[in-house]
Amino acid sequence: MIRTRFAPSPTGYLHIGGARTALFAWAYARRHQGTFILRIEDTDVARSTPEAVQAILDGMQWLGLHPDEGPFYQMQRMDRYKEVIAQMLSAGTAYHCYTSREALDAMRAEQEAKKQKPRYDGLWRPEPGKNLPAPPTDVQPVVRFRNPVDGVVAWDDMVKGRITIANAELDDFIIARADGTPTYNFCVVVDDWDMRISHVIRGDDHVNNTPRQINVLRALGATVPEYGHLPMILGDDGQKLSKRHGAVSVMQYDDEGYLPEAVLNYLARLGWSHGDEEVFAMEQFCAWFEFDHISSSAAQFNTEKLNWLNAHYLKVADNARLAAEVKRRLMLQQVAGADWSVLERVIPLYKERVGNLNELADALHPFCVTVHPPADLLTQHVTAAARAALATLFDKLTGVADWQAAALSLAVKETLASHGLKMPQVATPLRVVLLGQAQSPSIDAVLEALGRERVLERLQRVLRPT
RNA sequence: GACCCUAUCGUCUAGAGGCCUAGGACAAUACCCUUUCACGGUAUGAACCCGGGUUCGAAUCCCGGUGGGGUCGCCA
Repeated sequence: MIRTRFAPSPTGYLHIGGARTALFAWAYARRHQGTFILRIEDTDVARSTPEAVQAILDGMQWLGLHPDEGPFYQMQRMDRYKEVIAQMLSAGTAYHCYTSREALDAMRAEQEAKKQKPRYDGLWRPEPGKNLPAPPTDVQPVVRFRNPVDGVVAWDDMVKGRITIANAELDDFIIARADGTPTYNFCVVVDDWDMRISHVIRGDDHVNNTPRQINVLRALGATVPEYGHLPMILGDDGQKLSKRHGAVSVMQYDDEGYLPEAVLNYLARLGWSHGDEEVFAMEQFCAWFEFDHISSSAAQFNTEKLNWLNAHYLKVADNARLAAEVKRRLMLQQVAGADWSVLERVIPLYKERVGNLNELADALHPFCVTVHPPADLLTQHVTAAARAALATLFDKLTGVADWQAAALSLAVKETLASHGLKMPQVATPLRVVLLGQAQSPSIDAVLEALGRERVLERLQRVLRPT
């Protein structure tokens, strides 16, 4: 039974790197009819916030990455961690260390000055035949894991292959603070064990934690899961993503008019491939997804390719859904007095032309509200000649019985003929009058979509200003 | 500094020793389509980090360099 998990710490929003980690863990579970678990690692009380928890939940909801189990919260599992720590203390796989924080800091500074790898000196580590100092009364001890000193820890990483690290490189790391609260590397181990996680899928910034966690797992007599460390995602400029630099919330992609399926498709293809396949739905992705085609080096985020995918998914999206999105966005802009009824009819004209939902909303805006063409456009395009032609067109349109593109096109062409004009000489001023802008889809389609009433009303307002 | 990971067009990648004159996609450029702006179509340019090996043969395997990244907290 495959059981994967996504385990973010709620110290900020869900960003693109976390989203991809979640996506791959989710897809792997889906692929093998397994279970995808969400676990919130909130043991850093000072930095964790309920808002961040909600932001992560919102982000996953938006992407459609629904957990099969959870969310579980580490803060609610404190008793369990303390229980395991007590067991390890009595089993001798962990011990109390009375070296103070200050002494540790001093030791580290000294080692760094000598260009050595900073590490704990093992003063309080029990050894056969070793006499430990008498515990000071003024220091609350921390609990350290008694890491093996010899040999190596090795595992076959699902993405990077075999990784070997010498135990000599590993410290006796702290598993419980002086106040008794457990630390990250320890909670993860207990959780992965208790939750029977079969495949730990996470960012490769965790590679160095893995040997420690494996050692604890072994000390506990637990089964060691499979590990897969995903390479990180770099910003558009090749720099590391950080809160300060380019790491934006996945919800910001919603704000910027991206469709979740476009973001998902893009993320799936970033660092993973299936031959030449570029455009695919999540169902297809889950059917294909395996670890043997994940690249092992970092990938640079490319907004332009995301834009291309977004434009593609916009083209194939359902009109009613797009209409709802456009309405939501225009209402957010406090657009007043709008008539939303035209939306669904106009969307087919525009969804193939725009790159995102905000552009779509901007394009559809003039269809829903009374337009006031900018003076400079009127001056430039609605010349005396154009005005005369528009007047003729107005009369012809009044007589159009069947308000369809074919009949409307005919009316426009007859107008051209009677005035000796070319299409752009009438179409452009007409666009300015109807929509307040010089560009639009084919003019007959615009006339049809806008509807007789609006067309005549807008023309009349310019031709016979009151 | 130590340890770990990593290296194919600008970017994401295909590539499992001969199918490679290195393929696809985004982006770029040109042309076509056109009722404006887009969409779309066609075409073009663009890469195996360097040096040694192994082999009849290396983008692919090995070693070394260099570049990039990560980690070395009573953070996660």
